[in-house]
Amino acid sequence: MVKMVKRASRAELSLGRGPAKGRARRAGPPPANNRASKQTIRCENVARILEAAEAVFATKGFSGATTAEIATRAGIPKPNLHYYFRTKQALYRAVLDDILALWLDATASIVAEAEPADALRRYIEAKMAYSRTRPFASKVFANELLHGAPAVKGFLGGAMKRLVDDKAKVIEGWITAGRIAPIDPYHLFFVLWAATQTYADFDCQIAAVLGKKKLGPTDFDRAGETVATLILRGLRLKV
Amino acid sequence: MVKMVKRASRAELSLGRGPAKGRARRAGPPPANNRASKQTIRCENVARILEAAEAVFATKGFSGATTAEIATRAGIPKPNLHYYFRTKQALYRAVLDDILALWLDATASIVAEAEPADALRRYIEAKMAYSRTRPFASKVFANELLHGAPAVKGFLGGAMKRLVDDKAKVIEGWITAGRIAPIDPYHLFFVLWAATQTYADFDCQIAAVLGKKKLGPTDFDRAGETVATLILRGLRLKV
DNA sequence: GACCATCTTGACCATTTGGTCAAGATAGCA
DNA sequence: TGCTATCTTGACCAAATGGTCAAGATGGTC
Repeated sequence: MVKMVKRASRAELSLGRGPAKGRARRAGPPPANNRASKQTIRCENVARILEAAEAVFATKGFSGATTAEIATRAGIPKPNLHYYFRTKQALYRAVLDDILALWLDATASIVAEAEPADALRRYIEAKMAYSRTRPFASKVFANELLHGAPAVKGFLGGAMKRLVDDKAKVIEGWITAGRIAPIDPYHLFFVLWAATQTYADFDCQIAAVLGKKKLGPTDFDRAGETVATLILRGLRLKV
Repeated sequence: MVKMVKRASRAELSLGRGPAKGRARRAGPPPANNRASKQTIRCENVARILEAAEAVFATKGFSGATTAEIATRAGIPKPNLHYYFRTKQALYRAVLDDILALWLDATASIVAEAEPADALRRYIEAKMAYSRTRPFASKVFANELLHGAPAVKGFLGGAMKRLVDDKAKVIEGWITAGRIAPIDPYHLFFVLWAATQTYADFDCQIAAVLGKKKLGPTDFDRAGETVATLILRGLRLKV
């Protein structure tokens, strides 16, 4: 329920010119040898392309990214990239699909039974870890939103809205039970997202203001600590 | 000291092919008639182009924006745009210069003598107002940061860093004086920026999650109230 | 080994787009 | 009324880029 699109089906959607039609890629025993089987080739190439694409889309934006650069970064010729992903748009969608799944996962800790302080702290940690370890993913998503979310509007108003509605109810429950101070649950989430993702999306600004070349693990630790402190105190919880 | 570049000098930097060299545009008496003088023409056209460019850069990004679209939106032919701004890059820089000035202004309320709660609340209001009234500006800036700030890296590590160093000292003073609870002043600012700008930069996400078509004034009010509440409580201040 | 589906790649093309040019229009001034 | 500097614009160009093609290579299977 959390994973939007499974890897296999995502790849399926973006298949190239002559991919296995029908019920190819059966679940049967994998080829005995561990050398490049057809299946492995496709998997590896798709993965390599997606990784390269995420990086290039993150740093250049959709329009600024060129399929040539993505192909080079993936270590393959451009026509080969277009074999796996017919169009730049399709490749972009595939990259986004990966990211959306990630995005939803982080809320796992927000459940009614949890201790609010623990749950929120864990959520902040998770989002902050995501900013540290997957900055490109965060940037691609940010870029998409910045330009009006043409490709993920449906997701935002659908799966994401439902998830947040859900989690907002949990927060409201905590408020009603007097476990945290009153706050608008939706805007609480918006602030949490903003405060954590800013360290991925706008890292260069933060680094520059801190007088560093790049953000290091200690910066992220300190950031997470600060955000958690502000939020927990902001909800009148023991820090 | 707050305004980075004054309008006049900014225009100067981006002059087109054959603009008044030397000490043109003297401060002397303006042309008697209030009809289109040469000076007025330039001013109006530059302003119209900058406005159009801000909107297009905001919605399309730098690479996605075309000078043709900007020109159309400004109501002039493309070569005319290139007469005032030699290159797309120069136009982009001019748009950014405008934005950077705006950016710095908002911190005015953060001064040692102020009441922390008032000062912070006012700062949040100011940033939130900026998100509501100048969403395009915020988005252009966000986009620039997202892509590594190629055009404003100098500003970030220079004027902005100095300003924040300054304001961080004010915050530290408040902490030392026991007027607010301890917090990392830099990260406090990062959270404040993120929490307020998110309403401009990622408005479509917030609107979608709230189940609205667009964010209205009441949404911004509620957002500002929530952010202020969280932050003030987070610093153990009376809300 | 032969046949097929999948994968690879150099060469190529149509479109988009930033930017130019040169001729003409317009304001300001003596 | 000329004369100059500034402004305007249709036509045009070179480069970049998304995407295609067709021929060849490679793994899988009988």
